[in-house]
Amino acid sequence: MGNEEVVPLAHRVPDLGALELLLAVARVGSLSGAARGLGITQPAASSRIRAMETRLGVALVDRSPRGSTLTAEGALVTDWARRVVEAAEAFDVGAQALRGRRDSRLRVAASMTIAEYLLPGWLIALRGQRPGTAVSLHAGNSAIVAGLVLAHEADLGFVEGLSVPEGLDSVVIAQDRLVVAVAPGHPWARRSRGVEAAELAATPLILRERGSGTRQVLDAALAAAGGLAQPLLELASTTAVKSAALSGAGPCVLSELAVGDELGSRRLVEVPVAGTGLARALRAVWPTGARPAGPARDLLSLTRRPA
Amino acid sequence: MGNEEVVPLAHRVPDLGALELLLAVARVGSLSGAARGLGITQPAASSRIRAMETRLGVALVDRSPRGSTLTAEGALVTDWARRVVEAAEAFDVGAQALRGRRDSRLRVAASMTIAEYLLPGWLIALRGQRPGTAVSLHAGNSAIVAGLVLAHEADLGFVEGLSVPEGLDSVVIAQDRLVVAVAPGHPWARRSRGVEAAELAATPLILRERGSGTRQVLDAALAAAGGLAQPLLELASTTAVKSAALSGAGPCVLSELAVGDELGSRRLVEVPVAGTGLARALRAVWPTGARPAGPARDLLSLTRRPA
DNA sequence: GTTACCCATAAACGCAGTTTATGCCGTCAT
DNA sequence: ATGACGGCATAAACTGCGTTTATGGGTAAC
Repeated sequence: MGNEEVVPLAHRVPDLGALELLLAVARVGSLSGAARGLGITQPAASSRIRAMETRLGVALVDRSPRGSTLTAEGALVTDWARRVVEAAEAFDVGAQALRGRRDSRLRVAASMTIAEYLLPGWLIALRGQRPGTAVSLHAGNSAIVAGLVLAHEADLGFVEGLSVPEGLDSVVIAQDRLVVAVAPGHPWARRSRGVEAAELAATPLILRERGSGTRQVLDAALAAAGGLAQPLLELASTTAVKSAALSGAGPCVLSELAVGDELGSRRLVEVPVAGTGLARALRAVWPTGARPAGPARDLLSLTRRPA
Repeated sequence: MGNEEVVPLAHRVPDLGALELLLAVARVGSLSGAARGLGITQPAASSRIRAMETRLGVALVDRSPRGSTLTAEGALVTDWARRVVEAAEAFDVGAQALRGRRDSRLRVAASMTIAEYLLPGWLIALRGQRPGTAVSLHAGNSAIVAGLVLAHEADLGFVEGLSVPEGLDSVVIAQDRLVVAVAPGHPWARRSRGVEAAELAATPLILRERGSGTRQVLDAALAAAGGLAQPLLELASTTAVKSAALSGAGPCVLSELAVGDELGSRRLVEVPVAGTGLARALRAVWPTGARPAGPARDLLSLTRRPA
């Protein structure tokens, strides 16, 4: 009973190479053309697509002597595949930035939430505009980011929180919001009117550890409502908090960036909070006076969403 | 010059099995425990994680005699990995539903946009609640969905569009919105005030083919503004429209569900449209009088977002 | 009819990941 | 202290999957 994952996901889903190949076939319109584009031979492509079709039990491409086009099901599958490949691209640029050496052209420091959920997308977009730019990434809390930027060991920093560290200029690039979320079975999930700030403050919650940006904002917001109760769990990562909440341990408080997917699929339910604001600004920061230039400026302009 | 993808993505990103393993290590707290959970041996897990670390050039886990915990970088990488795995899960449930046979317990018919972007998430959530439910999926335009539902060949249908087909009851499950989007280099990208309906109507656009739900809504919305100009391109799939717009061919009009990622990463820019509404309702439909019951009811309740 | 493009199939090859079999190192209980 | 336990690393042999090479059949255009 429970989660006996009989056959792992990796055996039911084609590997990334096959998904990439499918996208290439969709784009190019032929197996052999797609194979050329990926640097493999035509029989290899043929065999991979065929293996994929038998594994899924669905015909994906209509083969003809003058090319291959997607079937209706193939088009659907291709779009799902595209989402996997895009997530893999985000993984790639993130990991590459993480590994980046000291001599990288653009050194970025970012808070955990921003590094996890926003930066990969920005870096993909940046790569689209300036393909040559090598990026390195250092992730840490606001104090660490501020230190790296002040010491000129990072060209641009991204922080979340209420105040801007001393000695830094900043611009608000987005508004983030903390959300209270519970598993669907939790009593709060049925309360359409949500909870009052005072009740939230009095309830043991699943939280990030003291010192995290998330925790600071929550402390400040609930100070007027009597201050935070003893936490139910204090965990070191966003992920740990999320899985504790998913398993029904209790209400958690996380950035809406972190729980967006879970809310969308209804694995977690947002609980509205009345009586206090849980918004916080996401800011780009740089040493006072030293306006970002070059690649840092390019990245900055990418991050500024239209109002 | 251009897109010489020297080394394909699949060689720079660990395969799904490795990513799943990393998630298991994060969850369980030890390599051998994770290995047990996935049905492989401990040396295999050790070797895979190590290979991943050397490939990424980053230490992911701190090994100790009493278990393994993620490093700070490892936590970041794990979260990126989670997004890939979740996309793969969506692929899996989608593909599985697509293959579903006639005797499946729950037969769903959905329009393309809903099947592509929303249904996988719902099915994952449904699997969480009712793990045993086998789902089959048929994707097509509104008329096809209506036909399947009326003929009782589908237990539940999902359509987008302005009107509800005859003989069906419906409930609005979400609001969708068509957005006009251009590549960042396009002149419209800099117009913060957007375009008037009349100008949009007079401009050749990249569109889905006539008969698609997207096209119908656009036709209706711009009828008052003089009707649609001759399209710049008429393409058969959402994907094709998107890539044409991405390559700078011109403005496209698509569901916000379809271009959400591109807008987020700024690879496409939304152009506001004044003077007309491009909203459309997404509806669940069933034969008049025959309220959904059983699994269909479960799925329906999952899709209804809180107001 | 010839050329050019496309896809399918068969056989041999090579490598990546796996298992089996050990050994070392801490921790905890006795 | 000491022995049992759990966890990780390493080495060697094995297995299978994806690959290339080689070949054949089919259709459209010139």
